Amino acid sequence: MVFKRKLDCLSVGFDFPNVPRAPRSCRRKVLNKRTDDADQICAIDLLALAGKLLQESESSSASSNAFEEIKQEQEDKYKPFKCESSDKGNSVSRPAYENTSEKCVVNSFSFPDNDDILERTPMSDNKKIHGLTPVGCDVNVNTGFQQGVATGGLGDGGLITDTCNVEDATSLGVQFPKSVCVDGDLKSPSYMDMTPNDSFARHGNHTNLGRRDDDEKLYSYHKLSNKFKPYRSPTIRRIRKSLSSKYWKQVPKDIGHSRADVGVKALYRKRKSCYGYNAWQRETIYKRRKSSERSSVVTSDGGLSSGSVSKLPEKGDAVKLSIKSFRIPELFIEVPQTATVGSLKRTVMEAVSVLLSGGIRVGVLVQGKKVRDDRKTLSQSGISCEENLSNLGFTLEPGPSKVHVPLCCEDPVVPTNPANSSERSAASPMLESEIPHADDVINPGNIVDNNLELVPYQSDMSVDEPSSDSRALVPLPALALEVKALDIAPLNQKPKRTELAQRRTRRPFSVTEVEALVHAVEELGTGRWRDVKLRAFENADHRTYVDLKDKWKTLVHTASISPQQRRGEPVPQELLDRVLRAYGYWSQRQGKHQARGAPKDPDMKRGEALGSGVSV
DNA sequence: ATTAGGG
DNA sequence: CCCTAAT
Repeated sequence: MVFKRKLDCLSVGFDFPNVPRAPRSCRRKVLNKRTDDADQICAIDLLALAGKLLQESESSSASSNAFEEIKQEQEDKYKPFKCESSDKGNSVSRPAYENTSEKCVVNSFSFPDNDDILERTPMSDNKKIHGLTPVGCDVNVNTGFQQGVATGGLGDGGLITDTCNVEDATSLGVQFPKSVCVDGDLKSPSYMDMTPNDSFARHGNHTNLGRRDDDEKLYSYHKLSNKFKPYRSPTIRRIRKSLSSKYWKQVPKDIGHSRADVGVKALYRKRKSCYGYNAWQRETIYKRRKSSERSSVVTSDGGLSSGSVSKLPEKGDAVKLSIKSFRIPELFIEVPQTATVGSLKRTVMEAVSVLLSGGIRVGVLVQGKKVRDDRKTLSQSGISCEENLSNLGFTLEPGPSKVHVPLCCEDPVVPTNPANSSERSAASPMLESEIPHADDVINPGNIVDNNLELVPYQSDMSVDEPSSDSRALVPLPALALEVKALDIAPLNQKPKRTELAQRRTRRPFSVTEVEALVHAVEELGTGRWRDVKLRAFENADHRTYVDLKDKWKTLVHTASISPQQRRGEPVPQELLDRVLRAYGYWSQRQGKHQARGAPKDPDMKRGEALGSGVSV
């Protein structure tokens, strides 16, 4: 309708080609503020939360809210973080990458089992540096280097060598800023006090609370983290990247040639600010490459190994157990032989962060079997003080944990605003069809993405209807939301481990978007994607002009095939018709252009059809 | 950085 | 969507 109207109004000497191009200066530079730090922080948050939970469990203070505490800690923890980079196992110092590299495989991180580590890292010190709360402790990387060696075929032999000797062969001593915090005041930091009907349930509650109440603070927290650019660690990007199955395959080769980054580079080359999370990720990879930094980390995808558990003195009905270690998916780490221990630490930290930020969840194994029903009580699951807890295992698995979601919902508005979702479905049923993509909807956490994706356009629809102004198609405010939201979406939902850093998440064009695209092309033609982007998708950062071009390409194709052969959410025939018309028009025009002004092509009454472009 | 096309 | 080549 809107379009019809437009079409009708400019039958008069419409001179398509003369649509002024937006000045280059208008190019929108989207500064993606996400940083590795943010990511790291996210991971840290998780760890912190885990620590808190443990802590809480231990103290049996059912009333305290671990999440609450954590969130507070986080509010200022990074101020100090920024200061002096003590060698306290922080990831602040910049690594000095050089030529040769070492590959290490980290398979498990174990929580401190005694005060040893705590001693090495004075609480006060830790607190000061990391602004952490009372709980300061390091995660001792009890790397499963044995495994690393086993997988050593990957590397060029440089596995763990030098660097690994720096400290104990069994412990790389990677210290997390304060990630997992086992209360130092407690004797047994890693205790986990679980009461059959309570513990797990409680955790669940925390989770929910976090989601509901902490979004905002966490959000600001994330923003805060942006201040730490100086400590940006491109490694994470690469790590993420490497997580992708596709590139993972390349790892062996790359590593072998000490050029792991090359393959990565090309991939992200020119995508800077356009894809939110993925964008910063890639951008950094790129930059990193340029700075010839050379450490890289890769994780094998699978690797959910169970951690070891041991039974602890029980008291009453409670089940006590200590988790000595969590195996994590293999992490292949490559650092220059000349790299400093500090850089190695950092690299590992980054690797872990990536892993965690991608979303992790804890799995419980009893007798080697996974207990999937979270509602089961421990006893029902065969976990009790009577049982030999050696049968109990925990796994860290890729994928968003319930806890993870809230941690990453930086944007307190979009993702959590129920109004949006309801508004959406009510306002534009059409959009419902775009929710589906299994690719994107991986779990409940996806609500965020869906909303993000839909909300904006939904509103744009409403705005669009009343006005024929093409600009209305993409209302800034609405898209602003989207952009913002999208920026974080990946974190919440792309739990697919391997896919994590791989391709950008698939984001099928909504009908609304298609509409906007078609409209823009009608006006601008098919050779000015940048302009199309600027005009109709300027605020849709996840749509690059290349995307638009590609979409157009597929649209043309779609329009030329039978409806039966089309897939995905159906595009209104009306739009497809316009696509063909515009396509025909512009194609022809291209040829005749040289010859003379506006051509007359039989395909469309160009005068009217494409005329919509006159507007603006 | 864009555009055009192939994959 | 990705990647390359050519602008």
